[in-house]
Amino acid sequence: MASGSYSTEFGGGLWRGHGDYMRDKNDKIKAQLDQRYAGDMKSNIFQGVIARIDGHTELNDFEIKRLITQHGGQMEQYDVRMFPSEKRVTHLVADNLAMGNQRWRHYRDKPTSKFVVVKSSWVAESVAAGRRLREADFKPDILHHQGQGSLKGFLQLPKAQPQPQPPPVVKDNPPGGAAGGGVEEDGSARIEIDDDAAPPVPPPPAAAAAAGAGAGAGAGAAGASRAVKPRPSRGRLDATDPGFVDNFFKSSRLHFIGTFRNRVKAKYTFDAFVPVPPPSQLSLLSMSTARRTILYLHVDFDAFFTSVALRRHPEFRNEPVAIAHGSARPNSSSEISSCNYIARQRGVTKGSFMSSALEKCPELKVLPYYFDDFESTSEVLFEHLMQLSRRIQPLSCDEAVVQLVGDDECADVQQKAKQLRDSVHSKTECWVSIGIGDSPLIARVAASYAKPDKGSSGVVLVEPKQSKDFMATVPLKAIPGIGPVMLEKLQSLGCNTCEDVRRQRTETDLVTTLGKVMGSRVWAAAHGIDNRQIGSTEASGAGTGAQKSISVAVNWGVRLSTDTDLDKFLASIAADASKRLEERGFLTQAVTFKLMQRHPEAPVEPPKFLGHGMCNELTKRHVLPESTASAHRIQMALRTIWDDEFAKKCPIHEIRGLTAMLGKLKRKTSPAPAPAPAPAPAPAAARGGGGGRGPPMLTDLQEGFLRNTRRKVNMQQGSKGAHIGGPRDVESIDLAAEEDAECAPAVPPSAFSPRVSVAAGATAGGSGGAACAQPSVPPARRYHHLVDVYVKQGSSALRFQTAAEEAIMGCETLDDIRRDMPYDDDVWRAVLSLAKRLGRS
DNA sequence: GGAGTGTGGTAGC
DNA sequence: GATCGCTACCACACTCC
Repeated sequence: MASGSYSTEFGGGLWRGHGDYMRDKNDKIKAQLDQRYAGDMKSNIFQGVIARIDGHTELNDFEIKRLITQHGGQMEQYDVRMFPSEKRVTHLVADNLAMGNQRWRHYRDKPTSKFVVVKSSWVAESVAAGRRLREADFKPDILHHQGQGSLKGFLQLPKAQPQPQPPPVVKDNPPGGAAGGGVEEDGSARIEIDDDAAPPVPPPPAAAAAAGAGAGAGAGAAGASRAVKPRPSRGRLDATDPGFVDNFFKSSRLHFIGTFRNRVKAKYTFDAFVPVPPPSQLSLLSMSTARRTILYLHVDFDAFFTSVALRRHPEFRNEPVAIAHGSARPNSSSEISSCNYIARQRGVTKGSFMSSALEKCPELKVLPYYFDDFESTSEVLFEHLMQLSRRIQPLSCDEAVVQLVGDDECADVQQKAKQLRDSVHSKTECWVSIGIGDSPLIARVAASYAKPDKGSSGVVLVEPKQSKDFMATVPLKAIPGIGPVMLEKLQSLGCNTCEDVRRQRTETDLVTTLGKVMGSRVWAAAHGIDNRQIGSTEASGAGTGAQKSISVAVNWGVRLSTDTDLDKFLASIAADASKRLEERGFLTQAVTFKLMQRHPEAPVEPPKFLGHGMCNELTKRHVLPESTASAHRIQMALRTIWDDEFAKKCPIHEIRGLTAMLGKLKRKTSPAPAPAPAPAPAPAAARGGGGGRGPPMLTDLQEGFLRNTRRKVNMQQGSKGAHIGGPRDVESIDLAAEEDAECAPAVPPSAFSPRVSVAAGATAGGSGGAACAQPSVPPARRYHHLVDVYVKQGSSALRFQTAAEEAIMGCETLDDIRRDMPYDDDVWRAVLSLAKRLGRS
């Protein structure tokens, strides 16, 4: 066995029931904590406090435990809600919403509970103050709002106004699956148990049937006394909601993993690996360099997410546990992202649907994501690694390669690895596995042999002279870079292991089948040689240095109906992309739009709830005339690609996801001005004329007019002989705002400039094209806008009439306008009234 | 032949 | 209450000039 973490010391039925087991377990953990901090007692301000951490906390759980224990309090490890008869807990430490609605309501509505709920800042500030501060001053915000039952978390409330056109969703494969009206939710593990709650009552058949049959959200479980609220057809998951993208990324484990490496790189300064040339060049080096000992440690947490989550639920340590969104329901399409080795032994695999995992392991316990804990635990690992060497390549949130150079660093490497392992475990309660070898490849494969399910003690060292023999037995799929497709190609050559490759195939065979690079790489790997540029970061799979692209992808929950929906979604994606550019100090000059379109043979709703299902992918790149970090320019680029390339191929309701990939990155040369808090709108005159500070910004409204102009011009191109393919084709745009006489202006007309020049793109002779003023546009309903667009035409420019009045020619009602005008009703109501006033003739 | 573009594969839980 | 199928890189084929 790899470690005590996976031992069965608590098994064997020694307890009368789960409660006894938990009490015993809890005492044991408390004893461990006492022991850990015993020599470090600082005060008694928390004497009498028995605390439990629940949900998300700003202060990480290690710190809370440390502070409370060091200052005279105790930690309760088990969940008070699961054992309501236990009333020892005096304080529940929780900041945020991770607990779920019912529980917060319970804490809010039944304040007579014997424990108080406090924010984690109560712990820190009490310690700082040297006394126990008043708990009432640290009540979580959500508990202050009596009468406000709903929580504004990720799931936004539905928009108040009905959608103009319901989405053309054919429910030929509803998310509820075949279970329909008869789904029983008992029998599966539920962590969210309400304190003092009545025993769960299965929903009455009628309610359950209603929940399964329509858009109703399964609220039948709320009981007969609670009405099932009708739900808008689009539900509460709406990619056009302003907060959707933000919240989506906050909850996406793949986003967390995908962005982690850059976060770590931004946080720590690592040294580059000492270059090691391929064996063919060794003779060119001086003997001292060639003979220098270099070893690599590949360090990887075991069942990372699960191990971390189990700290908050130690009562499940000896049970099959998985991490996923949602609860353990047999018809759930939630994805299992991680599971412990007990669950793996029972057939649960990461990446599978919850329903399938529960079929294999009905007693599976499902825990939520604790992203902050994952992050803080990773930090502990990296801080430990840096004590060994600063030559570190982070691979993921739970994984890194360390290069040890020279006899000093490489001495007693196995012992150092064991100490590292023990030390990380003592700080995190999670085990790492460590592989050691003379190349990143060998270290990586060795680490996979160090995993708990391989019967290892957690550290596997491959002596350099044994590398070739070691690799002989390795299955090809264990070689980094060989995924399902490459493996299938290799199997078509009759190869499953490195030994097969060695005995049956030449390098030429592999190059022919896998391509030049992969063919050579696999052939070398099979012979124990890592032929990548080991001095580069490529060898660790971490890329070759400077960041080359930034991408923002949302391929879940995307169900759009109208052009307005699409615009809002593109705006959200572009805003996020811009934010990431700013955060990393980059500008982009190439925007690639990847669209996921429902495959013609795919059901309208895939098996995975709001997933993308089987799709066709459309990709198109748009190169901007100059580098930018502006959200509106990115949005414009996306919209241009949509209009020019995708719109004719993909109806909006068939979009299942999209990605904005930003390429041609370059560093901002001038120091960015400190991000100022959103300034109050200043008079346009003060900013007019294009002071040139910061990226140009257009309001949504201005941008919309520009886009509409493009459409109109392009529709007229046959007669006018001009075409706007993108901003580069635009000579200039004049935007004028005029007061709408029907609405009394709240700000005097002098507060805005009546005519502001908006340069778009690299214009002929233009000074960079970025001289862009931001007119102060007061609330839209008080003004209408006039736009003149000059399109480049040889050495001159054509002027196009594109004014608000023209935009609504022929429109009698708001519905007429909505058909293709992606702006708020308020705006168009004002424009319509203006048009009526002018007689539209 | 080189640059640019689109597509596909891979890795992490 | 559901559910959060991302990110960054590399390799290769193809087109265009």
